Amino acid sequence: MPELPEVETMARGIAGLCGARIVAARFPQGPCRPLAIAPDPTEIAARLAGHRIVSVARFGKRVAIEVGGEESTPHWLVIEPRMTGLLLVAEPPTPQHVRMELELDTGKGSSASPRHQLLFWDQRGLGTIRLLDAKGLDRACGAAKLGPDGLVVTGDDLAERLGGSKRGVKVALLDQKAVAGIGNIYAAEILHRAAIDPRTPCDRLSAAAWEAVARAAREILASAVAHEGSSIGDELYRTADNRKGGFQMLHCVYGRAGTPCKTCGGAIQRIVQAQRSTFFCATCQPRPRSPTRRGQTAKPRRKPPATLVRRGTKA
DNA sequence: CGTTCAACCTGGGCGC
DNA sequence: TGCGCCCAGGTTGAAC
Repeated sequence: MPELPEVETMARGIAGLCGARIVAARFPQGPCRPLAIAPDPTEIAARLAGHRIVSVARFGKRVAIEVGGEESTPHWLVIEPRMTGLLLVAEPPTPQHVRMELELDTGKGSSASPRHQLLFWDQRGLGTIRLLDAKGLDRACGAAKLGPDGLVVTGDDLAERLGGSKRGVKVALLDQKAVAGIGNIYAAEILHRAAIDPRTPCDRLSAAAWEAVARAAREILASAVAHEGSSIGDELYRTADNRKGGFQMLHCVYGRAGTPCKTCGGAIQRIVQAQRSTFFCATCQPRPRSPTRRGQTAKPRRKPPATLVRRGTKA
């Protein structure tokens, strides 16, 4: 669920809490095993209490909540939602998966909304919560860890970081050190828009192709942010105030195996790359032409461009 | 070194 | 109805 657009939506959804004072921080130890929390819950709670939320930022798929007091050094509460984590100001889907609860005083505690809270809810418990100083923040979210953000990535960025790789381009786009924020859903959508076969080895892509990938990434991610992310199927993902995202309606390939491509009508294919599903349209995203550069005899091309009898693949 | 893979978890859906 | 298996938006560190 949470890739760049969803995490950005979460961050925007809690930005209104800037200035609020943290009255208390709780890390419920329910029947579910606790997720990774560092330092330990007791210490985080002690260090958060009484401080204010100063700012909210996103680094790739992480949210960094800056907290500080008047005379204390700033710290950042860095939250990684991973697969099922959500930042909520609304009531949680289930009480037992609430991993963190910040009780807040916004100063505007009118009778209309007497109680303010910020929750981290995580069904599978793969998410993480860390309280870091400036150095720790840089280690966790700095340039050594995360590449350029997907909303602003350029063709040159991608070519420089991935151009020499033999990995399939879809697998490579999931590498957060190459470009930050792209996950399994948006990697598929981006390559469909760029009209590139997800299995294409990175070192076969031209500068123009990287430019197309980067442009598609910026456009798809910006559109997904505008639609507040994707809520698919099990409808786990919600905005901070408990609304579904809307971008799933605009998915062209993800989760659509066997259904007609919105562009050409051909059947969307599902394959597995690096243990994860990849969706694409074999017609709109053709395999790249064999690089018949000088001195290299053209390999025996695959024969039949003739009548392609594309059978609808069943799942 | 680059790349692959199992592991971390819960829960929904499916086939038997 | 129940059981076992497979699947899922991500990341890490060990193993090739």
